[in-house]
Amino acid sequence: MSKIFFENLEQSIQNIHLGLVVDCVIFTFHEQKMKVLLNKYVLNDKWMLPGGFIFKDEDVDAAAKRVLKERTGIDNVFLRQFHLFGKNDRVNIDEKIKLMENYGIASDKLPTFLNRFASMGYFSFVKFDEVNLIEKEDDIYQWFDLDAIPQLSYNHNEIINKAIKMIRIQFDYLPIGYQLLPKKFTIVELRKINEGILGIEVDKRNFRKKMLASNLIISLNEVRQTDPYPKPNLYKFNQETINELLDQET
Amino acid sequence: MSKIFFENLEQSIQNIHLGLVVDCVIFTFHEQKMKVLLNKYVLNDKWMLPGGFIFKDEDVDAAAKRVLKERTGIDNVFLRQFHLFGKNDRVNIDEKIKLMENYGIASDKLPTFLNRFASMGYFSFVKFDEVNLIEKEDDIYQWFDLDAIPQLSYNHNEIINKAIKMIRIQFDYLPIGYQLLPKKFTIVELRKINEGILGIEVDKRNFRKKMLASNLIISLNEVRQTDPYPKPNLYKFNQETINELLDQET
DNA sequence: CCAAAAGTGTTTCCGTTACACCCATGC
DNA sequence: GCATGGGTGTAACGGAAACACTTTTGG
Repeated sequence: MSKIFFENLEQSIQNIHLGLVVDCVIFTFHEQKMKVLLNKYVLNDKWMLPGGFIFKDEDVDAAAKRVLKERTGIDNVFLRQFHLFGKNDRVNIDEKIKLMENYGIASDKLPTFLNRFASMGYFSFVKFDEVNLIEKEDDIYQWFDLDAIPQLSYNHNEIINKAIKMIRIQFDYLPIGYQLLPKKFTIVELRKINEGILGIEVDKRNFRKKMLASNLIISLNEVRQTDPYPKPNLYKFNQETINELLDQET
Repeated sequence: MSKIFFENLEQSIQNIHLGLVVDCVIFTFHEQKMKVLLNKYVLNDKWMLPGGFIFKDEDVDAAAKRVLKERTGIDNVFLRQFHLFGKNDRVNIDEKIKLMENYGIASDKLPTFLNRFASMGYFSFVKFDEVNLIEKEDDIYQWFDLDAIPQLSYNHNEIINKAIKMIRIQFDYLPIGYQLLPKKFTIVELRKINEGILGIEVDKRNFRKKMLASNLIISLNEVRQTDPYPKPNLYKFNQETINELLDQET
């Protein structure tokens, strides 16, 4: 719901699939911490999840992909449905009306548009280095630490919490580290991701042992020279194991 | 989409949430086998999943509950979202048009209705004894063995397969047996459910040991007199453990 | 007398957990 | 000289897997 959308509201609405939108909880990992991408319209005072409409002729999953690409520049992204938020909730509609009024649009103009929209929640993991946050004049983006999410618009705090819950439930089936880390990474980074998602501390010796015993990662016998002292060993993922995971899951 | 719905199509359509429907994969357990409930309109030649529209002012989850209650008579049912099927697929629309024509309705009458509807998939587990299949003149219901599902309308075979995949992924978090079995049950029944869902055979000694070690079930020290020889011991679920499971999951 | 179905124990194996010190650098 | 942060090994425990025979009724 950006400026352009509202300026052509009556026309815009002809091209969208009614009754359903997508919202994306986009995770990344940077400086040893899990982060979530949030979005703010200049005319709105609260942050919110990146989301958007579905075009009439567009697959719903494709709409989520498009939203993600529009925001991060990343194609070919890892994206999974986790929950449909389908409460018939006045609060969301009221917030929408307020936003429209901020844009100077009479709220009684388009009754169809003011019906409830259900929101399909997607989570995604992206590599921090590959992201190019694409900002427009009235539309800004920022990464927030997972443990420092502000109060968001609509029910978006609930959506993030639910995403994390669903990720934990599916944890063993998701190639999370693979999506978040660059080609070469350290075991400590992998452990920090696990800790960030699961919300617990993990014994570092046991974690290392477990990772090496699984055939998920392969040592490159190479240390990262850019680090100060103890220069950490680098690993890569075992593509075969990752592919097996991805196959199972589909 | 029953007869009454079509007879009042123009009016019916005023009251429904556009763009989204629900489809339910309802599992039960009977005679040692997992079964799925299917539905057939007399005017249609293929079986399909029970499903339905969402009313304008109705929560999406509530619509799924209502659909389930209308078909099985069961209130207060265990029901979980598992996937949104949102392909922009001509085939579904063509099947819908065909069905409308069977009801004698011109297919170009209501363009809104012929737009793509995304379908939210729910799975559910119900106790066979509590079900009262509610049939109408043009609308019949039948339980099918999980390993003998016929070819269904729309993409409904795909929906069932996905439901099973998602149940397997969440298996440890779902109180499946608890939903499917009566108050008193045998360990063999519980094992058959596991085998049915996971699609594998399970060693009966190990399974028994595991169940007794978990505090999921409690022996009633009582055998089922109605069985022939070896009269099996009866167990009940430990309500506390079940409640913990249900809490985690929400 | 034999087919059917529930019940029963032991051993092996492997993954999980708990736990404390070393080392070289940069400040 | 000390704070930082990655790396290292062992022992105890517990859950998972493999595996075969007994029992009695009903036909």
